[in-house]
Amino acid sequence: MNEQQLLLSSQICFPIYSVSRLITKAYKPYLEELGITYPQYLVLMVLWENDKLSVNQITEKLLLNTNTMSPLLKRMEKLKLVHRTRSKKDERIVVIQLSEKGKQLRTKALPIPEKLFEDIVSGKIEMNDMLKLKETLCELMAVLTDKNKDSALTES
Amino acid sequence: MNEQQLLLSSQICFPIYSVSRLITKAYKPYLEELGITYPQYLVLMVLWENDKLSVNQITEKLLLNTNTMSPLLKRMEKLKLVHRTRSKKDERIVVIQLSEKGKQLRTKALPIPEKLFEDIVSGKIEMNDMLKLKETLCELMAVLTDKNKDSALTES
DNA sequence: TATATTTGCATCGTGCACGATATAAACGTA
DNA sequence: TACGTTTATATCGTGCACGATGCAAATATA
Repeated sequence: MNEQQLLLSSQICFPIYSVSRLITKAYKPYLEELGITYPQYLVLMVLWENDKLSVNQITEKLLLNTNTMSPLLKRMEKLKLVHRTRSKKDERIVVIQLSEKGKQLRTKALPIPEKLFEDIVSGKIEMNDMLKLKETLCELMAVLTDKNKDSALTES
Repeated sequence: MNEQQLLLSSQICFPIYSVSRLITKAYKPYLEELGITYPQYLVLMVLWENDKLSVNQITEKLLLNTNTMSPLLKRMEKLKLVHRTRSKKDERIVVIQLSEKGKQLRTKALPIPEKLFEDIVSGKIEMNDMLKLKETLCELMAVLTDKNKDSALTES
């Protein structure tokens, strides 16, 4: 067993963990202007793309569980960003719908991706490297979500 | 302003956020055997590399703040992983030192990086892509930490 | 030496994440 | 139709993260 592998500097996982937190922090000033957090921004992006989704449909798109999503959506309801209503066809399903305020936030959010891209890349990092980064991360995402399904199957 | 940029699929930030969480989840079964969490594992890795560090020195290596680190270290003390003692030279400084249990966990942790690498990559992802991923992430980490310093300076 | 400032750490409050568990509606089956 | 199972969501407990704030020790400055 290679002893060097236990060095912090050898591990891929620490940079991912750190960069994830640093990027959330980079978003913060822009999202604070809208009065929302990063996970709330993710939910809004999903709804801006496709309104009236069930809790489950949102969790699937964001790879989160209901025990994270339920309280998150309740906070968003309290902030008047979304409406939560039980489906009449199936009383188990809670339908999440954008409020007027939630819809209008979209316009304010439009410039954020570009601003953030400028903040992060800012000439020091090649565009190609960022595209390659995203590509590999998405491959990893696919592998890791499949892994989760596998272990869920073998456990049952 | 490009409307497409607000699509979840267009953003680099969501894959980083998701992969970070998925990787922490991939670590979980191995770390549970040691009775520790991922952030606790990071602290241990720092200490295995260099024991007897101040709280501040650990936070700098992990890019975390004391308000995250203090409770984390207290939990690790409760788990008998580390000792926390005030420095006699400078009473403000709390020195963190591995306990015997903390030192011995290192042996058990040695195979983890390799196992995780097998779990994650598992033939589907090129080794070169992983190296490139890490390289770009470390560049991003450097840019984003510099950004943090900049904003700290301009605020004061 | 007295006072102001800085430094190192801790505490508080809030919002995620997530495993474990609960609950009610819908469904399947004898 | 009764009853076991599945499905969709929610609740609980614990552990991060992190901004804001507090506090005591060390240091700088008048």
